[in-house]
Amino acid sequence: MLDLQKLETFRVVALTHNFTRAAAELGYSQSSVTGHIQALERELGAPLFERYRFSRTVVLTKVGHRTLEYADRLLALAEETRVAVEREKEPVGLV
Amino acid sequence: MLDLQKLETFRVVALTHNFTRAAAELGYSQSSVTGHIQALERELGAPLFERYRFSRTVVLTKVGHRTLEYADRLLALAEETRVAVEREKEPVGLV
DNA sequence: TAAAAATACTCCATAGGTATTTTAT
DNA sequence: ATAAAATACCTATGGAGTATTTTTA
Repeated sequence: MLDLQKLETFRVVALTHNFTRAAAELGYSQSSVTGHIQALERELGAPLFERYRFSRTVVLTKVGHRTLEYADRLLALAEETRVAVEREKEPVGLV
Repeated sequence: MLDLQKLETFRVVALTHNFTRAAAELGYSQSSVTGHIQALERELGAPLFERYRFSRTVVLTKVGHRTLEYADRLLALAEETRVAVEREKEPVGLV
C-alpha cells in the first residue's frame, strides 16, 4: 500500500532534485530519504529517479513524473481531509 | 500523517459495523483492527465510532462519517495511482 | 451470559539515525 | 577531489499476534 509520508518525501526530492537538501528540508537524515525513495520504488516496481545522469542532480523518470502528479493530488486530498475533520469537530452552532 | 492502510481498515469497519468481522475480512486480528482505529482517532483528535450505543454494532460519529467520505476518495485515488504507474511502465509503442 | 471491543504482553520488522563506502564528475 | 547517493550497522519504536479482561445489551 502506498504511504503518504513517503510520497511527501518523494515530492520534496522531486522539487529539490537532491536527496541531501530534501533531507535537510524535511528534518530527516539523507539515509532515511534514500530509504523512503527505495521503498516507494520497490512498491511501484520502477525507479522514480535517474541518478547522476545530469551533473549532480537527480531527475524524474517517466514513472516518476506520473507519480509526482498523483502524489500532489493525494497529499492535497489528505490535507483537505484534515481541514474537513477539524470543521466537523467544531460545535454545531459555530459552523 | 494519515495512513492509507489504516484508512482502509477504517473503511471496512465502517461498512461492517463490527471490528471482529472487519478483522476477518482484512486478514488481521481483532486487536490489530482496534489498534488501527485507535491510531486514526489519535491522529484526528476525535472518535470515529460510538461503541455499543446501538445493540452490538458500532456506528460512525459525525467525524467518522466525514472521514469515511475522504477515505473513499483517498483510497480510490491511490488505486488510480497504481493504474497510472502501470500504464507508464508499459513500453511506449503499446500504449 | 454472551458477543464484542479494549488491554496486557510478547515478538519481530521496520524506521530512523550515524558512520562509512561507492559513484560519477 | 568533491559532492552526493547507497550501504552497513545499530537502536528503538510500532505493528501484529495471542490471551485475557472489560463492557453492556
